[in-house]
Amino acid sequence: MKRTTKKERQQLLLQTIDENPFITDEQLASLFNVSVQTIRLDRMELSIPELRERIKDVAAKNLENEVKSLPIDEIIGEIIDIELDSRAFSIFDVKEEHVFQRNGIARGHHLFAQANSLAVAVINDELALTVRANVLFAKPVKAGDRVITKATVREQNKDKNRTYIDVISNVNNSVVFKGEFEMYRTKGIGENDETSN
Amino acid sequence: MKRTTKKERQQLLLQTIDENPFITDEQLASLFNVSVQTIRLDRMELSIPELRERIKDVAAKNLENEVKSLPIDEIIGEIIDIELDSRAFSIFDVKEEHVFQRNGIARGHHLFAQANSLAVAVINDELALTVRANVLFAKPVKAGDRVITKATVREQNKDKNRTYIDVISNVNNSVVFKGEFEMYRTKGIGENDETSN
DNA sequence: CTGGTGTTAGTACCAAGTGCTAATACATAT
DNA sequence: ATATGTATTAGCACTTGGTACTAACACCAG
Repeated sequence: MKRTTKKERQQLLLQTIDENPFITDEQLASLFNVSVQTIRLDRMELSIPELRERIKDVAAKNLENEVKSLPIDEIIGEIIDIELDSRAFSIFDVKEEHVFQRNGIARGHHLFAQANSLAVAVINDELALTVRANVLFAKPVKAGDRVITKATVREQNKDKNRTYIDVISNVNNSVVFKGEFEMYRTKGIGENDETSN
Repeated sequence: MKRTTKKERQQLLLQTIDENPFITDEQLASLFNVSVQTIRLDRMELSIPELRERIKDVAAKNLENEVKSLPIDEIIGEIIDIELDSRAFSIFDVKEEHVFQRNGIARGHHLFAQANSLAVAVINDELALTVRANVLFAKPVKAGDRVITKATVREQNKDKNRTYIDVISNVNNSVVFKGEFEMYRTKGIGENDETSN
């Protein structure tokens, strides 16, 4: 790489290290055609930590993420109250990662996921499956919004093993999502296996 | 910690390092009340790499995950073919993390997410929002299944800025999911901003 | 010519190791 | 009882990728 000014080099240094935190001072030095000492001085001025610290940071972030990313797929929203076969509430805080970058509006499937999860949870059965759903996205939801969702069991059909659930999601007391879920359950109502957890 | 046999110690060593990869040999030595050298020999036998390598591994995994975990939230399924405002296909490989532990059946919201993502993608517009959806989960989908989804634009309503899309998902040529999506778009058909990417 | 900025070189030191040799303890086998 | 094997410990030289510091030089501007 051609030798440039200090400013330019430091700008590139920041970028380069950001892209590849695993790069050593020696590699950087030969990349920018300066001495290792110059790179060290640059890192000092820009307060960029040494290689091993950088790697540690990345690794530490990873451990956080492991705890963070699992629940995203498992249950969407936190269930705050539940009365089996009757109704249930959950809260879902919309974050940056749930919205379209372009316009900041939450992707529909996250709202669906919250509603669907709640519909599954409210059913007092080991095996509850969604058969059909009609959903309406009434109002856009944005990052920072707290979505409060209520699922109500409307109807149980013992013969067909079906449960019909209405779900309504609100942000600031205003409806943002409505859904009707038709759920399939293996066992009849009130004959559950108590050994299950 | 009490001194025990080599076997026990090595078992615990494996576990301890797995739980906290950031621990040094010195810390381990005092934890197990043996010398640093013993710890080193143990690591050799168990082929556990040194601290800095362990940290690097964790960090490297992280960088993978960054590439890996973003699309999970951003787009569900990989789009394999698309003709804007007409049709699109995507593939979604169902993994363990997408299914109920209890019965191995995919949670409905993942299939919904794939379908919804595809419906958004097929629309040739910066801002496409789901207004309404009617979906049917025709057959259970299991871990290991490859879901192939097709979205077809059925109808465009210029006046209401609506697009109606039919989505069908198959596993092994058998329909597992059907959905009708009513989408809202900001711009009229064929008047898009070409500067956007 | 003097000063400030930028750069380079070199030294001592550190953490957390590897790799190797050697010593010691202790039980087991012959 | 002595020899052998396994487990443990100690010590030393060396490695990587640095920190912290000092000294030297080049250049450009006032």
